[in-house]
This record gives sequence, structure tokens and C-alpha cells, in this order.
Amino acid sequence: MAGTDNRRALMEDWMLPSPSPRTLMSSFLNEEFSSGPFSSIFGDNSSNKPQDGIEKTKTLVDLSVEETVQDTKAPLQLESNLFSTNQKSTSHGSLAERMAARAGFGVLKIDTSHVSSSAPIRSPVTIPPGVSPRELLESPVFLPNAIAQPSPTTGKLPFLMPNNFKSMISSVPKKVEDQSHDDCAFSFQTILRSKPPSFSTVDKGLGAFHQNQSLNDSQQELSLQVSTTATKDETEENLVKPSTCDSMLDNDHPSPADEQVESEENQNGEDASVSVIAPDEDGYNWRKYGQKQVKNSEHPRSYYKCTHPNCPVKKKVERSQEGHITEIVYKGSHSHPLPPPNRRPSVLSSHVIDLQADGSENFRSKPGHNTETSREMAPNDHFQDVHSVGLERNLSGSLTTTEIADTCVMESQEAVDVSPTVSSNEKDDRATHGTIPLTYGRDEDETESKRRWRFLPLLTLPPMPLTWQLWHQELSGNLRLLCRPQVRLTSLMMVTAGASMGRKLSKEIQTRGATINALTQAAPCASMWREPQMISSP
DNA sequence: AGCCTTTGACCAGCG
DNA sequence: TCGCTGGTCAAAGGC
Repeated sequence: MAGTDNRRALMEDWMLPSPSPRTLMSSFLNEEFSSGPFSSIFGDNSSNKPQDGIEKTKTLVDLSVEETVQDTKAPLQLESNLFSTNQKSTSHGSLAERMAARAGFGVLKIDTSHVSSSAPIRSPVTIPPGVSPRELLESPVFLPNAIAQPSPTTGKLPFLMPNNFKSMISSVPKKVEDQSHDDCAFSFQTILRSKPPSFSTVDKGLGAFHQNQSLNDSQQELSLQVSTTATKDETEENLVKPSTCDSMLDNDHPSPADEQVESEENQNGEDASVSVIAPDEDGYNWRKYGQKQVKNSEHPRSYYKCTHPNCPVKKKVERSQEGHITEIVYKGSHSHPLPPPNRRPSVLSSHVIDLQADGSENFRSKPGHNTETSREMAPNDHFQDVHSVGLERNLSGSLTTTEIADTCVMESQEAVDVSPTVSSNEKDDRATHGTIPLTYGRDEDETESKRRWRFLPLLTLPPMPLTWQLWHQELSGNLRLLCRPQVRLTSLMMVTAGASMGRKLSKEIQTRGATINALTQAAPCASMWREPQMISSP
């Protein structure tokens, strides 16, 4: 990985007024998001339930849809696709429409030449037609109810990215054709994801977001999230089913149900944001204490307990043979805050990237929603869910289009100070969790940590600095990655690589929580990747 | 050494 | 009471 200096240099470069891409994106996003009714997309989930009294929450994630991935031929058409997609995927389009469109798969290419003056940047991400950028942005993580999709590959998605960012990743399933490419050739395709039902409120809130970006953003975000939240069942269990996403994403998905999702919950019910996270990666530490083949299920059910002392939370996870999570059920509420990312055992820690400082779990969410359940339920978690986890939340649910559209600028501070009401402890906690967005190095000093990071719009958004999680790996070596910058830009990407490279990357990602840098190095072809822009805080 | 996973056995609820 | 089923325990082993 490039040293910090290098990184910085890159960042600076990035900061150079070469906004074209960004501008495009912004305008694009603005248009897209501002105009479109989110509610339609997300559906109503606005129901907020107090989670406190809930003992069990069931989040159902339907991931059946997988992203429709175009073949790798179009791998580099990311930006263009996005744009094209936009057109098609106006926010107005119904899901069905989008899906239908998707079936058509015509990938448009965008002429990026004007986007980025610098070299021939090929956009790594390809978005299938019919898919709106919004969808992309709304990665599974955003699924309302915690629909998170875990990574089929590992079964566990680190949702948090520990140190560096908190990026959580959700996974997205999808099928991709096998195409083996040179190791060097990586293409990213964005994966589509379903939208969570619950984002309606978000939509409404978006406008507001745009208007207020500043400090209040975080708060707004919170409120939005809260409102959006979710959908928790009255039931006490949270069931997460991946199928939704899958279905949305791809029809072809071979796997049965699919992929799992993760749910993060907010106590507030933000499920939405909830991102769909891999169950294992909800940020909490879990210990498997049993596995059983249940009668009416094709998949074995695994039983997990939260490893925190005295924490009664348990979860049941069903995975397909492929390792995809088909259902996640959380029971109980956490009696403790999310563990700091760096403390998290294996899974979490493994995700940590060298560069990362403290990640947030957000992405951790995984469990969703954090478990939504857990969050929802656990009083203590509230905060975390909403705030500290902040990141998670932000990413997942809260990320409104606004953020994205508006250059996605986040301040770490903002992230931290999501709410004035947050106690210092909570703040600390969040910080620990990595709620603070985009901090690159653990070592970073405050000054640095206080800097703002500017994220480029999704299309232009350079994956590099972002932490990506491996969602799934195809036999061919293709990787599905989920990226959730704190900004909430959640995106799924497909990396097309030769089998050998794919394995290599996969390992890297799984064991270390690959950073974009790592990917970049591995895939020189992905010249498009750029680090996010970091700007000094005012 | 500690933590986690695996896995067969055990327990409890229900019809 | 019995059998089925889901959930949990706990020993063994791995990392």
C-alpha cells in the first residue's frame, strides 16, 4: 500500500480542480436524487418502532436478487453506465420497470473523456441498464430492514472496516459470467441492489439534506434514519433475508436464496440503514454455539451468541451451501455498545486495514443492522445505532442522496458529532468504533482526523481510499465487492479478474479487509480509482 | 492461552 | 407418553 505520503499526494491530486467527473456526478446525482421520490424506491418503512421493548426482532432480508452483472466486457464502463442508468432509472421507474430494463442489459458507455481529463480512465464500474444510480448507492446496506447481504463468499463480511474507515460493506450477490481476464484487468461493475422498503422518509429528507449540509447534516441524517427505519416487525425477531436483494439484482442468481443480507438496526428503527450487512459483520462479536439442519429449510442454521459478557443477544443464520446467507434472525437486545472495531475479534479485526485507524463498524452492521435487532432492542445500543454506529447508519441508511449528490462531503467531526445530544462517552464510543469517517491511519493525529474527506460522487468516486469488502467470489475469480464509504455511498462492484488474481484479492480482502489501495495495486488497470479528496476542515 | 468452530448429544416445547 | 423439532450444551479440535 502506498504510504501515507503517497496517499496524501494522490489525494491532493485528486483535489485538484478536476472536478469534471465530480461535477458531472453531482449534477447527476442531484438530479437523480432530488427529483426522484425516494419513497417509492424504498417503500414505506417509515414505521419507526421503538425498539426498546422488543426482545426479538426479525429482519427479513430478501436478497434473492442479485445484481445483474453484465458481462465483463463492459467492465470499465462504470461511469458511463451510471449515467446511462440514470436516464433509465429515473427515480420514477418502478422496481419492475427497472428490473425489466435490467433484463435488457444494454450497457451504455459513457464517454469519460470529458469526465476526467487525466488519462484515460476507464470506469471500472458498469451499471446495468435499468438500474438507477440510486440503487447503486443504496447498496444492500441501505436496505431498510436490515437487509443486509452478507458475503456469500466468506459468510462473514466484515462490515466494519476498522480502522480506516468504517466502511461497511454489504454484500451483494450477483452472478457474473465468468470471464476470466487478465489478472490485471479489473472491471468493476456496480451491483444493483434492492431498495429497502423503508426509505421513504429518507426521500423526504433528502431535500432537506441538500439544503443543509453542514453540521446539521449528521443530525438530519439521524433523524432521517430514524424515521426511515424501519421496519421492524412487531415481532421481536429480526429476520433478515437476502432474497430481496438478490431478486432485485439478479434474476439469474443460481443460488437459491441467496445471499444474505445483513441487517443493521437502529434502535430507532432505522433499519434502513440498516444496512444490510453481513450478519457476522454487524459489528458485534459472535460466537457460534450450534448448528442444525432445520426441517423446513434447505440450509443449515447456525446459532450465534454475542460474546459480550452477559449480553443475551443471539442470532440464527441460515446459509446456503454457497455460503450465502439466506436468513438471519436476531433475538434479544445488546446490553452493551458496539465493540470497538479494533477489538473485534477475528472477523472484524481481520477487516482492518493497515491504513485504517479506527474503523467504525458501521458497516459492521451487519448484524445488523446491526442488527437491527440488537440495536433496536438494546437500549444502550440506541445511540450506537443511531449515532455512533453512526457510520453504519450513515452509510446505510442515512445516506441520502443528498450526501451523494452533493459531493458527498463529510466531516469526520460531523460524523462524530452526529447529535448534540450524544454524550461524550457515546462520542468516544463512536470514535472508537470508527464511526468517524475516513480516517486513514490509526496514527493520524487529531489534526488529520479532523480534516474533511471529500468523497466524489459514486461514479467518479474513487474506490481507492475506500474500504471494500468482499461479497462474493466467483469461481472464475470475479469478485463482488461492496463498498460503503461513510458517506453512505454504498456501492457494489464487480471486479473481474483472473482466477488466480481473484483468489489473491479475495484472500487479501478476507484476511485484511482489503483497501482500495490493495485492490489498486493488484489491479493496475483500474486506473480510475482515485483516492477521495481530503480537504482541510474550515 | 484464548477464542472460535464443529458436531453429536441433550433438553424443552408442542402436537 | 411418544416422537418430532428447534434450540442449546459442551467436548474436541483448530487457529
